[in-house]
Amino acid sequence: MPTIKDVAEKAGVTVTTVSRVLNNRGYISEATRNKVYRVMKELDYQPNELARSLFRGKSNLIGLIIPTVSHPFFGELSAYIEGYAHSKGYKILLCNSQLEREKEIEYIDMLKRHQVDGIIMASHTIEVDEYSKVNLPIVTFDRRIKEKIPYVSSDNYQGGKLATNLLIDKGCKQIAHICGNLSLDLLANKRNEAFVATAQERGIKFHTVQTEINVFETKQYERLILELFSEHPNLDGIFASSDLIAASAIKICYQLKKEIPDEVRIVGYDDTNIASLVTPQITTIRQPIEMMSKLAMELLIKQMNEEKVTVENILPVTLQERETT
Amino acid sequence: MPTIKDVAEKAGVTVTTVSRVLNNRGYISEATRNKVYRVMKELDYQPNELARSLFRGKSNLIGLIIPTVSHPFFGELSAYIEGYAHSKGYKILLCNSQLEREKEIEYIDMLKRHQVDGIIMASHTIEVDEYSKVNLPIVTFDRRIKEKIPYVSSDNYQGGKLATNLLIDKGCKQIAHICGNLSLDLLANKRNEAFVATAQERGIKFHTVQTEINVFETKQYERLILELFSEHPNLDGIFASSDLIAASAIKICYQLKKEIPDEVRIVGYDDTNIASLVTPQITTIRQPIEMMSKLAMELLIKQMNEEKVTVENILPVTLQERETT
DNA sequence: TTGTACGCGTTATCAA
DNA sequence: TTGATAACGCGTACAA
Repeated sequence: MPTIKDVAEKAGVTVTTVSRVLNNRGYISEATRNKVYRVMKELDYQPNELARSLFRGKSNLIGLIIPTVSHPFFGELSAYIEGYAHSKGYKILLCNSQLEREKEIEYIDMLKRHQVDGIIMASHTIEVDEYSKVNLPIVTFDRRIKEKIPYVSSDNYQGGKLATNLLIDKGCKQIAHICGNLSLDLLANKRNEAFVATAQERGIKFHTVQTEINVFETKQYERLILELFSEHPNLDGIFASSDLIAASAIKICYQLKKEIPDEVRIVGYDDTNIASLVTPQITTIRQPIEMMSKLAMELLIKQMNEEKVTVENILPVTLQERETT
Repeated sequence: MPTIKDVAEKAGVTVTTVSRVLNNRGYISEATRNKVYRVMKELDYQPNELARSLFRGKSNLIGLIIPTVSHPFFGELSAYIEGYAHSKGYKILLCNSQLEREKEIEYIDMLKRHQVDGIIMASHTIEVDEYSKVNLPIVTFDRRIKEKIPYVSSDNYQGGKLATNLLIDKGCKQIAHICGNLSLDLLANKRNEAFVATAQERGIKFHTVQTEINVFETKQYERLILELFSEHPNLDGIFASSDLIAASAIKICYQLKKEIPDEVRIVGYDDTNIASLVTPQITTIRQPIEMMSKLAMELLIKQMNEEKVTVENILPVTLQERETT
């Protein structure tokens, strides 16, 4: 790879001059400017961003920590985030934590060593204390860390309420919420609060089932749902806290020959692409993933520019009624 | 962020000494070693990888260019690749090309500027010539560029053959292949070659439908499949070149009240997570995504170490029979 | 066992 | 309008 020095020599000028035409700074005669440009083309010169970043104290790198990009929600989130980042001149370092505490910590350290300008954190197994060590702009998804760290989320309580009310309105008498592990300190837990409150308020029998920390094993979902039905054969409504879980529920109902939506109604969450793709199409609570991604990037960039940011950023959810209710 | 200089001063030694304990080079007394370690902890010192990379001429960064991480196949691929990269000390710069030519080129330049040690290329809209400009280790997914660039793929011809034969064996009389755009120079096109050859050989009526370049629009799939059935109402077998397309086919059959697998049989491709998640579960051709990811990383690392690599790396596919046939 | 000095590729300051 | 030089943070000869 040619360096600025090679360009300078070949063009018969000094590196200063080359740097000037590169960055459009100061006065340069048209003649030398053209000569330098020509040599840059000839050599296919690309400025070394490592050296630039080192000098400037800014890398234009952003770390993205998620459980895994193979989960539809995080895959879609990552795609949007990368897109917005790219349009703002930032690059994404991808980190799949698998929801393992050690990995999250290790990744954070790695990102700091690589001088990222900020971190988007959407995996939350580490303790709140760990965040104080990160002296970097952070934006969090779905978790409130402390007063200062801005977080992006959607209205989880409202989502839980919409889902639960819909099931009851449709005539369900005994409902269950299958959600992530409640020991993780996530705003998503508000879905279950809403579920419980709504069911109690309306006098409907209800159950909550938590998945294990490790999110992505669909086999696990299937086992849990199978157990749920064997314990509660009259269950007629399921609020699944992701479209993936909802799809698993559909599968089990099919196995148990329970008609959807006649015998069992199901509401999913997220409205990822699969929700409207599977058969029957999943009634779900839509999170505005694209808006959330955009907002996260904006909040991060504002912090990098030392502008003020609002800490709480909760976007509205909407009910997407389809075929499972 | 504290630098090596800060550590040196606080520990009462020079930067050389700190660098030595950091990299375990040369002789150091236990006393100073411990002192330096202690100061590093106190200051929460993290070595600046930008500076290290600049000095070493090696960034430990790898660029990953895919159409979009929100597509299940590429999401799973990315997750595996990032995992293997991480275990080998490499970090992934994520690039979603959206299958746009300009973006691919732009991303390649960006990656070069950032001094990545190699590129994994799984998005293929650019011309073969463009690759000669990339003087970097590359591994390609599913495309043969020229003699020298190693590529990872699975046995597409065999996959097409397995799928087509299965449909015919099960009794289909008129079949269609819905595949990606054949104008892209991909090894995946061999699936269609196999489809055509097998159908002709066995004397079965067949059709090929290509999607538009822009891969991910499931609405597009649905429209195409709807058109397909309206033109060929007696169609009773579909070979879908991804599980996503297969899911769309299921959806349309459901709309048209065609029973699966009695009236229409469907075979998907990839065996991504959704294949066994949806209802009915998709019979599909399994690509060994995990092995392919691992192999790609290994091939890349070998190139970086200037070891010899085999150019053609084709892994076997397997038929996963499920409920759509 | 530890320190001095230089270079990695770039940009900004100051001089010419 | 252009050039020489220091600095960004780090690692390694070479010297002490």
